[in-house]
Amino acid sequence: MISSLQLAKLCGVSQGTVDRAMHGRPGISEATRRKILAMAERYGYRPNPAVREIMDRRSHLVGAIIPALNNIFFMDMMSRLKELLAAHQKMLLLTPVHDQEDFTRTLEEFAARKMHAALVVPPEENLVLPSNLTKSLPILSLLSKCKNKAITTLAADDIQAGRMAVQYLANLGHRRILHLTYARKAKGIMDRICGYRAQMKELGLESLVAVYRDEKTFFETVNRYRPSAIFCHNDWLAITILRQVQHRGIKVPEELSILGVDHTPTFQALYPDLSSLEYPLKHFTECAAQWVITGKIHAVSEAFRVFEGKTTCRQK
Amino acid sequence: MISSLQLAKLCGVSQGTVDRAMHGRPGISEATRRKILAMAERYGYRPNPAVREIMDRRSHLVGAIIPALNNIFFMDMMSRLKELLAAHQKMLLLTPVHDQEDFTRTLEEFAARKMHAALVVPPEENLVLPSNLTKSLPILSLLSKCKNKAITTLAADDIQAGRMAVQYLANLGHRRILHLTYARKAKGIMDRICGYRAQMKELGLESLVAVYRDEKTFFETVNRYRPSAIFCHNDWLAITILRQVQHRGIKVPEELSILGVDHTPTFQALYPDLSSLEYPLKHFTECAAQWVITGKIHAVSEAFRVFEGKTTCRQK
DNA sequence: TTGTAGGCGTTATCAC
DNA sequence: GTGATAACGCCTACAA
Repeated sequence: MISSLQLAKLCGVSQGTVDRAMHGRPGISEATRRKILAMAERYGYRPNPAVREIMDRRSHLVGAIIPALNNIFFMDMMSRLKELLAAHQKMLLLTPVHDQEDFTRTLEEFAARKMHAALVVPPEENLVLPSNLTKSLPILSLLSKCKNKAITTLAADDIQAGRMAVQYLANLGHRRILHLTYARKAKGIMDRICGYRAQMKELGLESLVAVYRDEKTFFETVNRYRPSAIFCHNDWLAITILRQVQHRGIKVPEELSILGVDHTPTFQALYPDLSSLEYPLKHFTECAAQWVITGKIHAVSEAFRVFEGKTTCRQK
Repeated sequence: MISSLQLAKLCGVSQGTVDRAMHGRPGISEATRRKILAMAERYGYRPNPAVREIMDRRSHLVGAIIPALNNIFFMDMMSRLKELLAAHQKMLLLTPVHDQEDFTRTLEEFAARKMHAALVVPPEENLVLPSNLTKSLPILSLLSKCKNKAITTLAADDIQAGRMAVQYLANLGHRRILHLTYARKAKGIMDRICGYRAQMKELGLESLVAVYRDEKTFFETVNRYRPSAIFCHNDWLAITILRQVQHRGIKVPEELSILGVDHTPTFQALYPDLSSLEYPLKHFTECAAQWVITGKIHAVSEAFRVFEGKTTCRQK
């Protein structure tokens, strides 16, 4: 692609005039503008945004870092967010990272490029990032917290989610409700456990929390606890155990109810019948977009919603 | 973040010297280098790659465009590819697109930014892109073809995949093998149908191809054709119908064998037991990386491989 | 060993 | 209405 100077020469005008034409600025005659736009079209000229961004000392790119694996939820989220940011002339670009070193290196590259902001899913909880990074690049941490004070965290109200799951299952008559979750100490995980425990206690029920490791261990847990319902940390986990449970001939939901969390587009498509707590993705992405644009989050928290699929039912 | 000029002033040297220090170039004393590097560390200085790229007239960013929905396969692919490209100092950045307009706009932005290359999953087959684009930006189309001559297509040998699926199922004793696929006329889809038909014919079996629309239509097809095995275009489709089939009490694989295609990391994790033709992802991504770096593809085509899960078995 | 000058593509500003 | 110039941050080439 040619440069503005080349185009100017081709049109027999100056760079300044080309600029006026390309950006619809005043101070140019209609005839000249049309001529320049026609030539631009012909040679496929478009100003390189990267140059503009150097002068502004700030890029219009927003970088996002998501896990290389197990990223269905985040992709659904980013797809929405991308549209919101596009409305503000910000381009969202994603990169999947494999480990913590990769994570930090990528973030440093984002900072060096003077990206407008970065949205990150930290590979582990309470990550500590070099203070250089947090100084030069606004970072929003999704779902997990970072040690650095300067890094804002965005998460839905997961305590509420835990409570809501219990309340929903209890209303269906369940008493032995197992919460199946992950070993990672991420904020979202801990909060849901917390909410689950609090609500179980309020209802006078016994808390049963288990970490999913493998099929064998899982069924040992099931045989020990004999739950009538399992509240899974997310849909990914719910789908995993749903398969295993059905494979053993256990009837879902008649013998065992299963409830997940997320219900984002991909999970809906993958398993439309799965009962799930719908993540407030709309509100969540709006908050994220707002943060990118204004630097602030006015988190009027919006709640999860129960999606009644066919993997939960009234306990007889 | 400060600029090289600011850092130079802080160190009491010139920009040129800062440059020598930052890039480990000769012509600088060890003492000066250490001093500059220390200050750079302290102020978090790193040269902005975007500036360098303007001078080179070519960015080190490689843009990738993938569908906003149903992108599990592509995410798995891109995660691998990212690592391969990182080894060549190229940064892969993804963006999910929602429709064709979004697709074209994004590609134009990539071109304007003088990206090194673009890897795209076209939203539809035989797309026609403005010739400006194809002139200024090397584009590699994944799985689907574009009308433009200048756009290279990268795809695995899907005809071979179709044949292999049939052969595998026939070896298990299946005679009534249904091929379930999509309505889209993408190359990958058409080629697998083609391979399926060819191999069925060779074995003297009757071809049964059906497009998946909804659950109801699907079971009408099953009842009409009475297949003992279903070869699904991909794992996504296989998982969808697996759920529906089991829900109706049909035993898999005893009464009905199901075979998918892809077997990428996410599908493996989501459904480890699913029998599938493993997509030659390693080879595929190596080809893509090679194209990005050299502009050429030496496609020593590597084949799909059968993964024998628990959703296929010998037909009694 | 170090400093200086020029240029990359774009835009803002001022002069004509 | 249009052209010239400076500036953004960096790097190469050359001068000291």
